[in-house]
Amino acid sequence: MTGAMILIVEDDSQIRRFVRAALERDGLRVAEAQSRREGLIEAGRCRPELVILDLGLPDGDGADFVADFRAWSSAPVLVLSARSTEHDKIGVLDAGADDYLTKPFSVGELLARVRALLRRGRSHPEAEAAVVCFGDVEVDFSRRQVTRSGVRIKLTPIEYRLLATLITHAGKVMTHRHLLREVWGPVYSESSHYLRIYVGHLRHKLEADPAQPQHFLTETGVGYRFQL
Amino acid sequence: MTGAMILIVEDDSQIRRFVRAALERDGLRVAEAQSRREGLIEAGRCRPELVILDLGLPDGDGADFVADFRAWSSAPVLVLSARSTEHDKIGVLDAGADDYLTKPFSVGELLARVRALLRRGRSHPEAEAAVVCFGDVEVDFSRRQVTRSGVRIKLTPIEYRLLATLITHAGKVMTHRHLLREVWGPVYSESSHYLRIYVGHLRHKLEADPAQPQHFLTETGVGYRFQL
DNA sequence: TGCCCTTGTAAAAAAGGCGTAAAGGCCGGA
DNA sequence: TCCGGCCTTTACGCCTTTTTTACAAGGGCA
Repeated sequence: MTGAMILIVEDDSQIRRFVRAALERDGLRVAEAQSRREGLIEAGRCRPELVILDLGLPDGDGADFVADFRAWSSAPVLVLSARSTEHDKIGVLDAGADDYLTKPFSVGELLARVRALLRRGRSHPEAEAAVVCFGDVEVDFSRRQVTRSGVRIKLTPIEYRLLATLITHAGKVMTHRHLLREVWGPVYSESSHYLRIYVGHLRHKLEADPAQPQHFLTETGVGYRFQL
Repeated sequence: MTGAMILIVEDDSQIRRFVRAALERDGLRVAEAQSRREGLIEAGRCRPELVILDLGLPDGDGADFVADFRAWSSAPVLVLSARSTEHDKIGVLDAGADDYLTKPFSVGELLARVRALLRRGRSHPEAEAAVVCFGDVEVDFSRRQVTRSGVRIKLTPIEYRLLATLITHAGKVMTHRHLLREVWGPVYSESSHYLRIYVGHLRHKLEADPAQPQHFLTETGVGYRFQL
């Protein structure tokens, strides 16, 4: 069996070579593109199962790429950002990218994230079932019920909505803005202190050690990520 | 023996054909509908044992379909959602859907879930029994009679309808809206103080300690849940 | 080291939902 | 016509949830 197809959209040829080598060592197939424009065309041709997207492309911003790509594919997008493009990072994530890595990064970490994203994309069963389990917690969406080692846990409406939103995007980085829009509505996009409080509530109710969360992870400066 | 009847409610004819083919290969009988409205009519005609429901129908949202369908059938509902309808997914599950799948999905996974839901539906004949017991209470639906440790309890028409509605959805949270629609009719969807009063009546007549209910549970800000 | 920014926690004030009691109105039966 | 049961409406105190406010802890950077 041949590995999954990965598309690298990156203008720096040195990084392209280096990432390609790492991916191919892992048995993955690789396609390359040097610009946003070329990336979209190439994506249409090779139908990648994952895209690695560099910010700071010569011809336009990454958020547009993700939006255009998402129009026809749900494959995960992993964003590479340099210091200078940190600001755009959040825009790309809001547009639908799944994860990010800040340059410089280690090959090991890149491969780990690629594998995680591919795993999630391949078989959704655990993320898409009406009952989701993590740690000693069980969430039954069809009954709107949460239990922890068999004991019912009471969640307020906002806590439950936040949990549901995080779980349906499990493994993916969700920006403050995105979470606020989904849970509180578009008006509250800037009140990110609400998130700190309510993520805190979820950690206290559902994490084994709220001070060292295993599932509700903080992505400093960006948002939160739920890990199964 | 001929297979179970499955109803597909989906506006994309390509997906309908594709799903129908897969189900028929599995020996199941299939009916189709292209809209929410048509789906409800067709469901009344063919009495499906399972419904496959697409979100993003042209005429209205899936939660309403599920609520209307649940008014007379307890057959499982499997929801198909596109990326763009992720947010509604939670609402549909809360309304009483049983499982969901995000597009694009694989045929294998769809069939697996359909089989699982059918299996579960078959083995639950007690949910349809004419007599339901909880605590020291016995409800006989065939005679429309309620007794508590052998003593007959008189219920008014509204109390009885509310009790019946809660029991047929035992374990699931029912929203204020949903309960009001089923018991009082669509016009009263917003008058949730009726519920507080009548749930209070049921608690006084049927709970051991009405102040600390074991069966008629409040889900603050959402609705009520009946627990066997 | 000291400053600044982000995050986590605690505890208040404000808002809103919930449970109960009681009164008024409607309708059918005596 | 009167009575009694049932539904609707109103009122009010209590409790949960949400929002606001305040402050301590940690990490990066000059």
